[in-house]
Amino acid sequence: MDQDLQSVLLSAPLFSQLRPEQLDELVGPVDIKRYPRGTEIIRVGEPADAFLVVLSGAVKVYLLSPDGREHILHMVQSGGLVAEAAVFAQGTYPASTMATEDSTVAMVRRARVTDLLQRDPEVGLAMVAGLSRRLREFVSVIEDLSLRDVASRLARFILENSTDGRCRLPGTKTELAAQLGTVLEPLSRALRKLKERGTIDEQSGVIEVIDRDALEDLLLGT
Amino acid sequence: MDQDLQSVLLSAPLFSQLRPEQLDELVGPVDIKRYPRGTEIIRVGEPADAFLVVLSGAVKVYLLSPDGREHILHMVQSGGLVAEAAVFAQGTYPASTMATEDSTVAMVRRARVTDLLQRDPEVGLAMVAGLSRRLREFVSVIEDLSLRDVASRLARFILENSTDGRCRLPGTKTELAAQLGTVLEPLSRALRKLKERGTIDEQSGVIEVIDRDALEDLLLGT
DNA sequence: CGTTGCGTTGATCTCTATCAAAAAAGGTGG
DNA sequence: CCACCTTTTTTGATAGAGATCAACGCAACG
Repeated sequence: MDQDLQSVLLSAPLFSQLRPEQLDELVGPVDIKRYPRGTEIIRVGEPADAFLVVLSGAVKVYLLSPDGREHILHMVQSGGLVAEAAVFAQGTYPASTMATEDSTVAMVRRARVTDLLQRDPEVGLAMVAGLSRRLREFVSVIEDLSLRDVASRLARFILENSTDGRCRLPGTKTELAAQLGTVLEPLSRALRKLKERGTIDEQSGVIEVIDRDALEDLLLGT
Repeated sequence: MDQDLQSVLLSAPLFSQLRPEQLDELVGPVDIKRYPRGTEIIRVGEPADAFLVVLSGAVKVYLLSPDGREHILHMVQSGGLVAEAAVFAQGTYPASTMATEDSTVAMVRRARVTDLLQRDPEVGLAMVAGLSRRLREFVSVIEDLSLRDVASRLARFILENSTDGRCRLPGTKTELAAQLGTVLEPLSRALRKLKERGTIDEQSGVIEVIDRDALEDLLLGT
């Protein structure tokens, strides 16, 4: 079930360009840890001295408001990276991370990455490209939160996460709501509205797009 | 009034590490253009093949909703850069840019940066750090929009932009509102509330922090 | 079967956007 | 310095979106 650390890294945009010997250098002897579902892995504010590679299971990266509301920045599946960016801005983790399923996670310390970075310009280029992509995603999120209503955000989520008309929800609907910057109830209503209009269909966590154009209109129209 | 292109670049985090000959290489023969106040410089969606250096005046980087509301991502003063990140993620500009004052702007084409990046690992490291910092800022914005009310966002803005108890508003209050993900009226009320409580004082675009602790409480308490 | 977590639905309540109008604040030209 | 015009800001009233609260249905599971 666990993925191979090296192959995970190779499939990550940030490190896909690395040659085998560079990979070895990057990885070296790493910590690999198991976290049961619900365990906090990273707490916001801790010194950011390692990034995470999810080898099995799944984790969420999230922010908490003072009164306990949660905004999920990413859901990271097995094979994904966490905090690759935080590691470069010396400082602290800007968000918390929790295992949403039983997970095994490898930690790669900052020094290993920066060493590599300093020696190989190719690596730098790849990382710059990867970070820029992430930045662009965040701009979309800001656009959603500031300028679009819940239904539109949902429409965008469906459009961006569906492959030929289908899209599996990542985790519970409560989690999806937290990803869209809202809570369960409004999300539930938005889903219902789309279903009633015949725009989508949804059962047991799988969304089927019926009227793609209607979804796109939602993004443009309001 | 115009700033020197080279010295602007040197003072930008992204390029501050460059040696003189690298700078020359980066800059080469650049376009320098003038834009009167109110002119659109970049339109969202255009191919992102250059980044901007503001030599005089000021510009705003912003998103527009279908119904015309505006969210300002950055206000960039003379000496600042625009779209440094967009240039690396090959693709299109994710936001628009407009001159908020009469401005002169230099354009640096993508090829010049990537060339340099490929040749010098130091540059990569600096850029990676710069992008990570930007990423972190965006996380804060997402946190604001998703989890905090207008008064709290204002408090955070004041805290982060004040040097020893003072903070000059960048542009009009309408613009500040658009930066905080709201509009003029709610911002005006939030300001009044803080003034009435004796937390801050404000006149002619300058905010004076009277009770710093109260501002910080706003961020934590709700 | 009870429990426990999740989801739906309905009824408020709060915050904030919008609308409207008046008051300041800035410039401009005389 | 003043009258005039434009832009910005304040304030009030209203409306709308969404968060919260509460009740209930529904599964999975011990």
